[in-house]
Amino acid sequence: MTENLVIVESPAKAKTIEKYLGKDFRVVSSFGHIRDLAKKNLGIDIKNNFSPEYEIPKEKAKVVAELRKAAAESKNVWIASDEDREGEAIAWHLVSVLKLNLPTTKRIVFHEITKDALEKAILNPRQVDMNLVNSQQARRILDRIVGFEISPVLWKKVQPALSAGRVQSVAVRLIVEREREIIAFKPESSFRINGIFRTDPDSTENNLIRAEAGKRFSDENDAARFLEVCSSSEFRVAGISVKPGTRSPAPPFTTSTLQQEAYRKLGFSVSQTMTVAQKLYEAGKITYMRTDSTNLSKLALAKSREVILSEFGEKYSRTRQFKTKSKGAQEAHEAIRPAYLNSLTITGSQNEKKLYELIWKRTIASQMADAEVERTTISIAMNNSPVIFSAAGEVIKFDGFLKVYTESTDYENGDEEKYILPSVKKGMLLHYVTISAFQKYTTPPPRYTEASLVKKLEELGIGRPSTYAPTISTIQNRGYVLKEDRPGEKRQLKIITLSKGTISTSSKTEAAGKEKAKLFPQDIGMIVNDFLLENFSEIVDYNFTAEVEEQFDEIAEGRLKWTGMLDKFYSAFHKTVTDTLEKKNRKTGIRILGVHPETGEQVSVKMGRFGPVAQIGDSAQEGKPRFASLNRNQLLETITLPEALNLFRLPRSLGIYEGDEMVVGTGKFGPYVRYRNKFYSLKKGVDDPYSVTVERAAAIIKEKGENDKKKVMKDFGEILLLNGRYGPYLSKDKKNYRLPKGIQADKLTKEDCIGIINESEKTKKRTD
DNA sequence: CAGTGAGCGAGCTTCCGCTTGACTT
Repeated sequence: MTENLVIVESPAKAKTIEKYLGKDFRVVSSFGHIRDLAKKNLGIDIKNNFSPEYEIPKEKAKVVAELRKAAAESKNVWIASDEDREGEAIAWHLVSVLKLNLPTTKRIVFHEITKDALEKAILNPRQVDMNLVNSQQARRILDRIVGFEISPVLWKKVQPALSAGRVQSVAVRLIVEREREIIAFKPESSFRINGIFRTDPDSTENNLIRAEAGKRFSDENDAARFLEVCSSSEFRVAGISVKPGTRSPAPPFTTSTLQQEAYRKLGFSVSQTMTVAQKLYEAGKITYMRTDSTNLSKLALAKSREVILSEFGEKYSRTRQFKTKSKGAQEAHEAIRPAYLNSLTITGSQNEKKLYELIWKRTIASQMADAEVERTTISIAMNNSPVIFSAAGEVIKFDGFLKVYTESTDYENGDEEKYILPSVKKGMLLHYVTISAFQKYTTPPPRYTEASLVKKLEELGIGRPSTYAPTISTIQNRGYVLKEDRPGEKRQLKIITLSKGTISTSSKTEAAGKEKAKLFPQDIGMIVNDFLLENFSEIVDYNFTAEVEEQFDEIAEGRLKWTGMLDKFYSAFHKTVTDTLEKKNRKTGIRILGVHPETGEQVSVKMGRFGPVAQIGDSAQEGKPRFASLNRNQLLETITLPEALNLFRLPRSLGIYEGDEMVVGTGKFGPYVRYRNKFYSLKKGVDDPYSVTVERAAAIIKEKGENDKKKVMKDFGEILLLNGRYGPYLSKDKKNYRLPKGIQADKLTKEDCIGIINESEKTKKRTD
């Protein structure tokens, strides 16, 4: 018999707490929620006051059995789940599943894991707060109702297996609306005038002043004319202003800001960041990684100060406590910080080291002094034009926190680099080195990255630290959005330069719209979004979550009845569901593009059974309509008649290579050449299926053949030993088998291979 | 790996938020 059993949510937390509590306490973990609404059906008896049907999921059965046993063996049970809505619900489910006594079960909470905090918590147990539990039940049931009533409407009216939800549908909406802004955007070009000046015309020293003219020119000829004016002008310093300023460090990391910075500084995806952070947490190297709090414990503040004093000195230290700003924050944990602030580095994988260092720097910097800067602006006047050039420079007088860490921004602009300006006096004569007019296009609003989407969702108070990464996976898994790179389109930029009295013109190419790992909406995402906006505008409203959150708060405070709140929501919502099912037509995103120039048949595009498709002819007319799939990166919304007609040119016969026909087409994985019943992919960004030549196609086929030969290390007839991306492996009957560790691939015999394959098949069956 | 788009219909799909492994490649 144990004297005391403490139940927490996370096993790593259980381990650390056990160390502090001593022999009389056994600490175990519930691994999060132990019960949920029934998986099948709605799991809610709506007519019976929204009575929930809870069940223990299969994968939780073992944990629950162990918890039951532990509880039975203990005199006192202490429930120490997190101090928020979800944590309180976990506590209540534990009480009912473990058949504990609600009024006497000791509910305790703590925000930092120190001996002091734990002892204080143990001395102040309370009861499970049923108001807070009920606010969680309302949240859970509302989400289930929204998801499980709208999704089937989509299956009927749009396509099977789609989904909608309070969080995911807003995430998709953000991406779709941004894309439409980009589609509607018309870039405009203008010429900016940049001059490089120096004080002494003969000096070769690097004390240059880079200044921009206060006027831009939309017309190239006007820009050139201005440079002519410049060539005969005198330039003098018209004014100098020096202003002191300060810069302050960013708060310590929350889940959302960690995901953003790890993406910007380390190139991690949102889910990669969470996997690496989980490893660090389990190893006891950082505090909990799913948090919305920027709070640091007193201990962490003191330790940070100690580290800063010894590393950088007194004047670099400034203890700060940050207030959490984000909407709906529940602050059950600390900010994400190193568990031991005096460890600057750790052992572990490269990614673990990198992420840890980022967390260390951010935490330490947040406790350091402001940086002091001096911003200097020099204005330069001309004697034959009212245009003023101005140069901005920044000098860091005291680096403060910048010694350790600078926060990145999403869209870093090289143009805004700060220079140190040489010292000049008012009225001083300046000499230009070059003055250039650079053509520049305005850019559309940026597409979302995973990280910037998380940032936006957090600002709207939608989603929680534990769901940002899964939500991003969901909207990609459903096919609503796709994360991809785009090469962009080449665009010429003109540069007109005045140098030593003569004007010359040159040009530079840029890839307009080049994108890396951005979220692009897909047709099905746009169709579903529009359908939801038309029929369920309340649910996809950016304020919906904030509004229901207010009501959940009222429930938590005991000012609102949870069943009443749900009833009010449901009666209006359910009517919308039935009305939509009854009255609305299927939504296919159909667009009539026009008529075929030769046959006069109708040409249209729509979402077909297997994806977006262009169609010539109408099933109402005679003859079967013809179909062609749209290419990736074409949208139903923007495709034109000629582009649609062009799709019907494929597949086409290309010609003969060594006696057999080559056919070019475009399939699920992009453009290909088919030759002797085998597919050869055309090179992305290099080959175009409409214009690829016979010679080029033959070269692709030949090259692939040679590569395949290189791949084969040994050929045992039906079994092949192949060299793959991850090293050698076996292939038989189109199935691949991994080699056991430590085997020398080049010494394998056919018998060895058969043995490996049989062994692998056996273990596979066991796990089935 | 890639090509498809007649029509019918059984049975399936689906939410958010709290936690980790157990999987395969």
